[in-house]
Amino acid sequence: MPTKSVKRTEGRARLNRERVLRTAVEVADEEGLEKLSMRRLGEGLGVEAMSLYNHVSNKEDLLNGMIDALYGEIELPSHDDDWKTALRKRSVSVREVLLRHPWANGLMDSATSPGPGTLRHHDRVLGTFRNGGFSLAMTAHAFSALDSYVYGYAKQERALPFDNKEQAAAMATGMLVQLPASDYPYLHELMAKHVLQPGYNYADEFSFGLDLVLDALERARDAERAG
Amino acid sequence: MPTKSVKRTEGRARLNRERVLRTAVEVADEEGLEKLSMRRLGEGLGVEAMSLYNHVSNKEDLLNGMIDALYGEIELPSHDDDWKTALRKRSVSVREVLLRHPWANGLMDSATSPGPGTLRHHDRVLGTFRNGGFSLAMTAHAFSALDSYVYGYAKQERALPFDNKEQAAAMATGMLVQLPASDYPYLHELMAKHVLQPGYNYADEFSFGLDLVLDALERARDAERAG
DNA sequence: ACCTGAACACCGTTCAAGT
DNA sequence: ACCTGAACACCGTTCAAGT
Repeated sequence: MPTKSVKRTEGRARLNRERVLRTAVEVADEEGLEKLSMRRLGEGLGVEAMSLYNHVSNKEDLLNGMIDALYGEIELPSHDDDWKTALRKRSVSVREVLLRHPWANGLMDSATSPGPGTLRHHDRVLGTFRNGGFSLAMTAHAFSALDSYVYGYAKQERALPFDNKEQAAAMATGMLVQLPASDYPYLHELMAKHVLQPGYNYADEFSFGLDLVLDALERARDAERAG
Repeated sequence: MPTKSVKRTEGRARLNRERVLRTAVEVADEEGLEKLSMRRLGEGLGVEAMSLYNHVSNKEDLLNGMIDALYGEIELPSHDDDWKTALRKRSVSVREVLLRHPWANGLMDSATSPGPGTLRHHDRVLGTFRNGGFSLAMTAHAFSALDSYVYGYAKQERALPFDNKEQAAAMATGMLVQLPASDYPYLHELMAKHVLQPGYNYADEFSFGLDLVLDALERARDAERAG
């Protein structure tokens, strides 16, 4: 009896949307978003650029699909944790995903229509607030405030011109020369007396702000209930 | 006695870096960043694209310069206000500037070296915290948390696929069909019972989160002092 | 149904040549 | 010193043609 043939040209899997998106993410991770052209992506898949148009309608569709695929990597808020713990974990996960795929954050600005992965993620976050005792109006406030902070932090972190502590120290020392105390006294002070001191790590600022926002949201929820 | 001639070809001012940057910002505002090519910019200045390379070293330098120019539009924190008022006003100003130049926020991610306008702005913000009684460590925390929120909010706001309330309502009604309550119950609820209700405006969420962060920073400052 | 080669209308940037 | 024309090595996308 006939079965579906698994034989493909040169053993290469047949092209499909998922494989196109996955390879696109890999190329962007390894070579940067600016190197991700339809021709380069085709090359990575052993195919001509024009074949891609059978699986994505254009480059914008490709980029939207890549973003939606990333939402699948983010840890959804767990039903087993209380709202604050659940959202803390998922916020840490958002940051990790954006560190792993540094090209993604800037792309979200222009991403037009959210895909199913994106919608599912947002739905679960909203549900976590609702089940944590937040009113509908307070949930809207809280969702906006929390995600503004989380994505904004990832953006600031990415804008830093170094990837690790050693580079940061070298960079900061170099910058200090460019930052005369006469022109920029407070930047100079912060660099010399804090950022360049042993033990400082910008990455640690994430937790401070995250707890600041989560604790403040809890207070806002309680104030509304009391009021 | 000879004076400098003011006569220019066709009365056009002589090209210089400032004029190049200003025109580039205008083109990006009016036609979008993706339309801002060296050829298009040259056209806007009545000059061939290649002439621009006498005033910017390449496109990256152009984009960095545009970002730095925008910092000049942001209202610096005033010395006459208390720290919270001063930073509230400047945060509102940041958001207004990013609404006026929607292409800028995404660009800041990749902006490599900060220009003098950027440094001056950051120095004044840091100084406002310091003079408001924040320790050096708490100033680093506060600076990171506040700007993460402000830039993150602008980013979320920009990601919304509509520009005003009417469009938002039309869009949301259309989306509601795409958001079956069975798949996305909380998104559905938020849309139907809150976002689509008369009087709701996403723009209002900015103030809530901004005050949330500023008030929380004040508490953190006071807790550190007391501790 | 899926893939391709050639073509179109663009890019950023270089370089030698003009003034 | 500043501006330009031609050229190079790229883009995203279309379309008719192949299988």
